[in-house]
Amino acid sequence: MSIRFYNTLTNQTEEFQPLEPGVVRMYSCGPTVYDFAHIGNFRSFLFADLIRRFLEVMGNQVIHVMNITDVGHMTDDQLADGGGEDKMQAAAKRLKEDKKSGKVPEGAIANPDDPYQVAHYFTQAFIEDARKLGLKLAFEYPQRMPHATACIPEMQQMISELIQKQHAYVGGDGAVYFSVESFPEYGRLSGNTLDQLREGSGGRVQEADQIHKRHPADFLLWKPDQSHIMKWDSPWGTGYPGWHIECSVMARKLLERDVIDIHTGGEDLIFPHHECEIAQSCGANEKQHFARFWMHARFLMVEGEKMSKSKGNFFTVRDVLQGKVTGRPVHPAVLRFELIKSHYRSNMNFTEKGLRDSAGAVRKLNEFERQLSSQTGGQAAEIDNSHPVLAEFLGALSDDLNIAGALGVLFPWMSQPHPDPHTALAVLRTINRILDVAPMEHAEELDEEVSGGEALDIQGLCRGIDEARATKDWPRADELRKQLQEAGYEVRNSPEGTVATRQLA
RNA sequence: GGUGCGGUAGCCAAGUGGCCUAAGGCGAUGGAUUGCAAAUCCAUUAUUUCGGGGGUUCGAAUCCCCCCCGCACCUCCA
Repeated sequence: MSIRFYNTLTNQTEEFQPLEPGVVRMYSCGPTVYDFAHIGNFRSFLFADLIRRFLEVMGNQVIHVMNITDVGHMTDDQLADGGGEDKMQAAAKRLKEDKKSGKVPEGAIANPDDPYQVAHYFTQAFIEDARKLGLKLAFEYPQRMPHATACIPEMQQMISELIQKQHAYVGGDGAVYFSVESFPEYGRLSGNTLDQLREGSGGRVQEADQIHKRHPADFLLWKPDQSHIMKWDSPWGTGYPGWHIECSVMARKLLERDVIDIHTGGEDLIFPHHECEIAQSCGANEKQHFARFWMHARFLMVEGEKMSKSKGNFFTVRDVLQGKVTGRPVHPAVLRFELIKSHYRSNMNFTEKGLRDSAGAVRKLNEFERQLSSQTGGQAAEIDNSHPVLAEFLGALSDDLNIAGALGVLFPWMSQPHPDPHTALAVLRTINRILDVAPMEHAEELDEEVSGGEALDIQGLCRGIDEARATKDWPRADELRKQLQEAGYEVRNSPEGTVATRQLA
């Protein structure tokens, strides 16, 4: 079964094969840690997770690396003068306000003016969110998730290489710039070739910011700046690294190769970020390619609109899990499913209805798993990927991660009779290694968290319903059921009596 | 203006030349079940139709041309 992925570099779907058979080296652009991650961020991260899990089930070892951007970049970093406000400082300001208003728990962060503490605070929050949502990589933190600030020497090393190889120069302002004219391939990924960039620049590029650069598209590698909140010594003065260099460096350092198999990110990173990464890596490593496959997730919309703080449709992961969308807590598996269930190359529309639909799907999958587990005592048969259901499921995913096609195999199969539950369980478990919702790999500790501190006596109420029904006291039974439902439980009858389970969303 | 992706039922969405009188999910409707519900199961739910118009072909949602519409990037953004 051949795997085909859409490659942004060539604008077509191509057969995927890792350079080293059986080992996939993959890099994903990770979060900036100036704030909590939002669901759009996670759509992109979970897309990478889906690729990884799929490739693993297909028999590959996947070495997956994702950076944590904790360098305090400027809001207008692209400008030659590095103008704007430092993002880490902006975060500090917010944190101080949140601390006053009690939004930040006591002791979570001692000194918001220390950018490293700000970064640490939001890094911890990110890892926590990521683990809840089943991002496999988050369980490999920190080995596979390097901090940019821990790789400054390697960045300086690569900048030196680029200067040496005539791909970079020190501008009139003392900053180091990459010379895009030294790299004829610049523009290949995004289609934004140099002449087109010039045409499209309109009035946006300000002359004053350009005088130190040889070409308007030349981008910053190192900015000497004594006043910057995070700064390091370098041969080009004390300052901070440019926005793009960290990814080139960390990919090379942690994947231990000049050429990697897959690089992922959100579609907005195609230009300029990934274009610049390619220029840096290929320039420094003197190789034809940086990543052989570039894969990009399209943006997530919320109720049909682009998510933005000003529109009030901006949701962090914790907002959603805590019930800001649905009015009640949402199980992480539901959010995970919602964010992976649509194709990565189409705009996904995040809606309240979609979230509820996902809750139904996740509940169905989990009940199916429980039923098979109890029938088999948890003993799954030995099977391989040639099982017809798996073959069809994986076949769909092999076609550029056609998740909808794959789910179109899974759901009808679930409702068929399963004369051999041991085999069925094995199939489901294999599928779940990719989906990770039925149950989530790390669900037990999460469930405990959810059910902790419960005020209602769930068991007691269920028994009460059974007793009332036994004496045909219908008003009483209905009243108790209503209590449970209002507390966020689904109530249903079973041969063993009334059962209440927490609503998933 | 440049570059790229997309437009399939009430909604989400698969299908890229004949097995399509178009998968799957949600919803809806009818039925079984239930004290009533929920869950579950069964049935029905695009029948000159796949954004619009031309064309190629024995045959097109699928290929070609033109047009319309949406989204994204070209400036910080996953």
